[in-house]
Amino acid sequence: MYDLAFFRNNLPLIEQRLATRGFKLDTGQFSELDAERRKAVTETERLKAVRNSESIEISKLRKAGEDTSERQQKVREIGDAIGALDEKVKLLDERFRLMLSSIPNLPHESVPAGKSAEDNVEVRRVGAPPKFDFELKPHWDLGPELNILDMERAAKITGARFAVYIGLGAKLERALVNFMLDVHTREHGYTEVLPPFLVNSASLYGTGQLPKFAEDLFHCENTDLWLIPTAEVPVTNLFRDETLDSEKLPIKLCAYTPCFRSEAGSYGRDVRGIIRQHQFQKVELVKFTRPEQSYDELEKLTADAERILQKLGLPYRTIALSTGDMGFSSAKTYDIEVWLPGQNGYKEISSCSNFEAFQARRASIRQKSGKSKSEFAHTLNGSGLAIGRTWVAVIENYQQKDGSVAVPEVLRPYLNAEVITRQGELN
RNA sequence: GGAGAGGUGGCUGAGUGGUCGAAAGCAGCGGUUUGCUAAACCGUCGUAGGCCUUACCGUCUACCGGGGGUUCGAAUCCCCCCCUCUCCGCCA
Repeated sequence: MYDLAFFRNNLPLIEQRLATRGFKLDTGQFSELDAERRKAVTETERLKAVRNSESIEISKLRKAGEDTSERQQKVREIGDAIGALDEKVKLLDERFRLMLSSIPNLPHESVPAGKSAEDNVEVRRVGAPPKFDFELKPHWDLGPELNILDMERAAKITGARFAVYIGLGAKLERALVNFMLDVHTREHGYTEVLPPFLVNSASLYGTGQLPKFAEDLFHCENTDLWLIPTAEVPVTNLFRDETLDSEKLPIKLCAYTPCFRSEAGSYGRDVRGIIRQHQFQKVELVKFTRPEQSYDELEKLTADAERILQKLGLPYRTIALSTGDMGFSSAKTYDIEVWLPGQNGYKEISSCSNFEAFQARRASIRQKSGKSKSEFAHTLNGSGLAIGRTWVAVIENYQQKDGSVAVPEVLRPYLNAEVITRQGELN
C-alpha cells in the first residue's frame, strides 16, 4: 500500500519501477478513478456542510418558536441526495482501495533488475555439497526405510501433501524447532512469541496476503478465521494500529508455528517427498525498525538465519532475488537455499525480506521518538528456518552408507542420539 | 452457550437528541518564574480525507468499539455484530 499523495505525485516514476518487476500499472485507470472519487467526495461534503448549517439554523428558529417544517422538508431532500452520493463514494472508495492494495511494493534500488528467477544474483556460497561413496537416497526413500516418515498414512487420514513423522523423525522435527529458537533467543537477541495459528482477515490484509491471494489460504467456513500461511501474519500484526517507541527499535521477535498453504497453482511441483506440503512447521524472524535502519537489519536478519545452517553444517547459498522474482509486498528479498542431495541442487529454505513501510502502512504500524511526528515503521521478516526442509536437508546430507543418518553435533543434546537408525514399525 | 456490566482523545474520566471533536484531571509540548532540580502559573496539545495552497495557514467533511436505522440534527434513541469484565454452564 502506498501513500496516496506520494503515489499521485510520482506516477511516472512508480509506473517505471513497477515495470521492472513485471507489473503493469494502469496509470490512466488510476487517475480516472482518483478524479472520479475526489469529485464525488467534494460534492457530498459540500452537501453535508449545507445540511449541518441548516440544522443549526432550524435549532435556533425552533427555540425562537418559529415554524421550521418547510426548512426541515428541504433538508430532508438534501439528506436523500447525500444518501445517494455517499453510496457512490463508498463504491468508488472500495474500488479505489482494492486497486491500490493490489499494487505490489516498489523494489529497492539495490535489487537486481530482471524478469524472473533466472536473473537472481548469488551473493555468497557457504560449504560444499557432500560427496558420497555410495548410492545416495532421497528423503522420500530414506524416511520410510528408517520408519521416521509416513506419507501413506498421512494421505489416508488427511490427504495429499501432508506427512506424519514418527519416532526419531518426530523428535528430529522437535529438536530442530528448539535448536533454532534457542539460537535466536540466546545468541541473536530475539524475543520468542507463540501466536495464534488462526488470524482474522484484517491481519491478512495488513501483511498483504489479502485481498489478492485468498486462493493460497485455508479459510474456516462461516467465520472470519484463516489458517496462517506463515507466522509473519500474526507476529507482524501484533503491533497493528499501534505507535511504537522508536527508541526501542528494532524490535526483534521469533516465533514457531505451523504454516498452512493451499498451494493452489503448484500442481506438479515438488510432488515427491515433503518439500512442498499443505502444512509445515517454521521458525520465523520478524523485525520492526526505524526506516533508516531497515536495510542494515535485513542483512543481520539474513545472517541470523544463515547461522542456523552454519551450525548444522549444511551447505547453502544466498541469493538476491531479482525484481521479477520478488514477493508482492517486498522491497528487497534474499533467499537462502540449502543443498539437497536428493534434488542434486539448492532449494529455498528461507526467504528474508524488507517490506519497508508497505505492510506498516496497510497495518498502520507507526513509530515515533519523543516530540517528533509519528511515521510508519519498517517491517522485515525471514524464515529462521523452515523446519520441514531443514529436516530433509539433515536426513539427506548426513545419510551414511548403512542407511542410517548421522545427527549433527549441535542437535545431539536435543535428540539425545548420535545417529538415526531404523525405527520399529508403528503397529 | 446463558445472565449481567461496560467499550469516549496517550491515560483517567464527564457527557442521554441541537455550535460536542467532545468538560475536567494527568501525561506531553512551548513559555514565565528559578542557582540547579522540583513546584507554581500561562499557553498549547487527536487522526484521516476534500477544497485552497509551492508550502504554511485557512476552510469543510468524517471519526466517541464496528455496521445499519430513526431524525432537520445522533457520542447520546433503536437494531445487528465484535471485544473486555463478573457469574453460570461446558471443556483441554
